[in-house]
Amino acid sequence: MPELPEVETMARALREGGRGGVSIVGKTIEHAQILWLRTLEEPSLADFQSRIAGQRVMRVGRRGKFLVISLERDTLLIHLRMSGDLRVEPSREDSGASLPLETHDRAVFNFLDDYRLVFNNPRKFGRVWLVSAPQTLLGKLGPEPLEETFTPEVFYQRLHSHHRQIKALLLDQTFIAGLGNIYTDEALFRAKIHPRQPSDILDPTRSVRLWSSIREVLQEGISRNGASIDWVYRGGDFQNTFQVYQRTGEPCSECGHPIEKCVVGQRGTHFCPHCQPLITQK
DNA sequence: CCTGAAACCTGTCTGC
DNA sequence: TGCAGACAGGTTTCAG
Repeated sequence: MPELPEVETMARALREGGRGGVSIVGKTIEHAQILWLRTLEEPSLADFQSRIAGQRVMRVGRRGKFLVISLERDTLLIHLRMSGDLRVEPSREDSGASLPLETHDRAVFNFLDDYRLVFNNPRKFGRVWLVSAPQTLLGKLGPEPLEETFTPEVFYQRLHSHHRQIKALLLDQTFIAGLGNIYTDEALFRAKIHPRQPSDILDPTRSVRLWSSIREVLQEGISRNGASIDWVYRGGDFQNTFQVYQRTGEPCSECGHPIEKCVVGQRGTHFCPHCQPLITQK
């Protein structure tokens, strides 16, 4: 479920606490449990448990949709995929009895101070890695859209080095890191670009417009603590500003034409056919 | 290189 | 009320 703004919101909560949350920075992992074995991508369960025990959390960050938890000797990477969520909570009652876990909890990181970080993941797509060289994984990702080095020129060049449907390209994490289905649809709407637009047909004007829209949508998402949709609520309210996502049939906020839904790259895609015309020639 | 389909999973919602 | 089917904020793998 989560895209860049939601993962960023979680990273900040784990790092800084706040809004009732508890920071995990400085806490030492006593032991970890994997409740659904396939949650652990790397290393083996035995290596994972012996290596992670006793390591202190030094930093919490984000790269694309990966949560990056730097430990003393290793890096813990967490990807929430479609339905993952994280929470920090006390692991015991005052009496000392351990608190029960929830139905879809898949991994638990128990700290020495009787707090725990719990990875809840109904659809079991989420994954965890404990690695010494995170760049092996993170290095495959495309640029961070909010970093200064991600300039309109860089974006234009990258767009023109492919001939692909723009939506599919934006969802490709090796092209640009962090965009998912919601923010892609919203960014394309703001830029007035059709989701099937071939990437190398975009002229400099449209390319810059898309570059700005991507950054705007992500920044707004972060400032609203992400979006809460379906049955998953974690405090964000970006969903209240959606202009096309999940608004099929409703009037476009710009022209009143009904929002349409189609499928691009196997993903439900929402757009305004009037505001977002398909341009097939330069 | 690009596209679409299937697979990995469970829960929810819609329509008959 | 019950059940089948579609669909869901993601990614990988494979065939054409």
